[in-house]
Amino acid sequence: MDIETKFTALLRDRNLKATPKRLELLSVVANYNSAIPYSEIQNKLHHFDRVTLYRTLNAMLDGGIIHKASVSSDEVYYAMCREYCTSECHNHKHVHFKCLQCLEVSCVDVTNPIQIQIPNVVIKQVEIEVSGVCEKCI
Amino acid sequence: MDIETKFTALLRDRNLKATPKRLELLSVVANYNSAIPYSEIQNKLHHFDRVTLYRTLNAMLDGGIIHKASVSSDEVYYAMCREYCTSECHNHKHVHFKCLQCLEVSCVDVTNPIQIQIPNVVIKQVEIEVSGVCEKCI
DNA sequence: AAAATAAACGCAACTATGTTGCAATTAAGG
DNA sequence: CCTTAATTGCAACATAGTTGCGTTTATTTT
Repeated sequence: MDIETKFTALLRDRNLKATPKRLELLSVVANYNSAIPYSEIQNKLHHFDRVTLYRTLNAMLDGGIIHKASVSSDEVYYAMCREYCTSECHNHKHVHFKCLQCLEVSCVDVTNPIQIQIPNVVIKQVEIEVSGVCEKCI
Repeated sequence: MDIETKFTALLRDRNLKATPKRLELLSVVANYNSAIPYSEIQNKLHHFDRVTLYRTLNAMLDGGIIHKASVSSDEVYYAMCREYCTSECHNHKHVHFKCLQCLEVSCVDVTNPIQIQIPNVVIKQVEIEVSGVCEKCI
């Protein structure tokens, strides 16, 4: 099964039409080596109407196909979901790491599972944003 | 030492002039029972010029007097820094918890220190954003 | 206590993203 | 191929981010 067919299946599974724009957006996000900044998506898809990009991204987020990977309220980054996510539940088991030097953001699996406990509180979701210097920039 | 004197000292320590506006902003942030949403700051300080609020907030963030406490790219929340922070290093040992019901955001100390390790990477900062249901809303 | 100075402030202006409505277009199923 | 419901583009509006500049003010110096 080629990549385009895979994206089409992914979309149809979420009751989203597999339009050329959506397939194009997905290939842009998926082919980026790390989490892709919003501005970079815009660059690559400058022929998209601004609102279309906005709505397409929202549809993908809603469908649990991509997720946001922002670190400390900077520009928003996007990445493909690896696990099966839904609108309500983006349950990633990874952390987001941003290199302060090259500004690259990536999804990193953590070996030791992080256990966070807060008394008298029901925890639904935990997002961990790590920043520092990546291997290439040390 | 009363609170206003304390804020004045806090500002001067960072080479920031202790102006009425800055003291007012600090008292608004400090008197809020949890992390205060940006919109709430605006409400309470509607007599501030928009740019002044923007610049004042930035100065406080820069000086390590307040910090952002956003959870998942929603509205930005602000809270007083408890530790001694600087522009480069906001080293909080707490996590940010957002109740999905009442939308209140608070800084929570975690008893068990979170140890995150990523191979071949220098970690400078870790932000943990937790969302769920708070005690009052259960 | 008054003057000097460097910072803070308000205003105008511009940029960018978020968001909605509506008409035109198009994907998907029969 | 035709129907229909979803998607797209355009226009329009809202709000936050950001900069420059002239005026005001907090703090220092005389």
